[in-house]
Amino acid sequence: MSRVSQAQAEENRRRVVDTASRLFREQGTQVSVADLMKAAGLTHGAFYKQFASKEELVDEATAHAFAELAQRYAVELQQYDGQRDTAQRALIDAYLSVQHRDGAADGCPVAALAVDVARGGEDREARRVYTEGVVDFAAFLSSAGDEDGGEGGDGIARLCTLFGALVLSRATKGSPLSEEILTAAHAALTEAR
Amino acid sequence: MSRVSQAQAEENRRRVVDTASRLFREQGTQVSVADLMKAAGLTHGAFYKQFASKEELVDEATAHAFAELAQRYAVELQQYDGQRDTAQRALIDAYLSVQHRDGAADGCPVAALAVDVARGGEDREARRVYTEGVVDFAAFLSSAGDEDGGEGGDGIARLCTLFGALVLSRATKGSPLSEEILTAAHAALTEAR
DNA sequence: TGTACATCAGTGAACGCGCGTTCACTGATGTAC
DNA sequence: TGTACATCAGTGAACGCGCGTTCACTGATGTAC
Repeated sequence: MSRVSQAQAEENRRRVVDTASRLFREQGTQVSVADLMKAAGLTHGAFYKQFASKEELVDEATAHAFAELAQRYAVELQQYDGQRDTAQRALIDAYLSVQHRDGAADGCPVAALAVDVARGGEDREARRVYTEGVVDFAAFLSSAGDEDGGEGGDGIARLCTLFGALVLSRATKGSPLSEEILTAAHAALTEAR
Repeated sequence: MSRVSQAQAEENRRRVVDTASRLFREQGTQVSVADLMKAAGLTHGAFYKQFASKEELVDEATAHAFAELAQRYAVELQQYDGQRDTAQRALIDAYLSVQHRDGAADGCPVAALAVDVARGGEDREARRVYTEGVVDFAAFLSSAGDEDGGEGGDGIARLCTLFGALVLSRATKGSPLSEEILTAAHAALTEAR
């Protein structure tokens, strides 16, 4: 192919980040550069024309996944036109679905990247972005009426249940317990509010 | 060293499994055979005299970690002499402590191995053992008075919160949020029962 | 109980392989005139 | 607008390295007499 237009090159770069954000969520950040580039329709050699290192891509792909997530519940909120409770209910339904359990690639980065972020260094950009994403998500889930969500502890606890259920149901997939986890957490989160 | 007594060989094998169960919980199952054997005080070559493959050790170390966990809350229950609520309270305190967050090697295998189990095949022995461990743990956490714990959904939901909080606080370690997660989940699990 | 020998747990060098990364090369793109 | 040339995104072979695994070797252990 040799040289390619600037516009094409930028689009290729975006595609690599997007592909990485999906593949990392699905299989973890140890997906190889070669596999990644192949999935994006390029060869591995081109990688270092766009990124200084794999670490840089991991950070960028993490940020990309969180930007997508933030946009998703902005849309969700708008769709329900400020009806926080209804929007939360809709998100919980989708979050604890079998489709979300089986579709990590398009799913929540908080759940998909938790362990990779935990194993990466504390000074990594990915962790900063991750932590910020957790704060925002917890604020969205809190019962307090407004955006910054009062003391927020309640939103955090709800996020723990939501997140924990999804990760556990993925780890136990193949056993009936996997589905039981989703329904048990759903019941706990939607009853008695 | 060359040949070693049968008793010594058996002890060495046990030590490798024990070391692996701690290292895998701390750093994940991608810890190398060489590092593992070095940590157990042996050289990598000896590994294949005791195990058919690394996979076999992963399965065995997972089972070992869960056996330890099961024994721990058997002791806990006995210590509180059947006072289920008190025993649960003590476990929740310890589970959501900073020491547990920072000491994954000696900590809960449900939290430490979730992602490695999820990424391993569904037909792996490690997943069977893991799923069984989750069932037992949920039963212990359920509010219903007795061992098999009624319908158990309540114990499962509580486990999701407990587990989710620990994993999230590990992923956000370094930010104040990490501690906030532990206290928020603790409050949610101990209030209003 | 003492001697002769087979066994086999542990050693350390070596294997093929896939990883992240580098590099000489290509040739269409972008620019200078 | 057309021509000449420098640029640089993408290619694919190659790099050093660490991985899981194998193997020839060692020598104390366990066994047979």
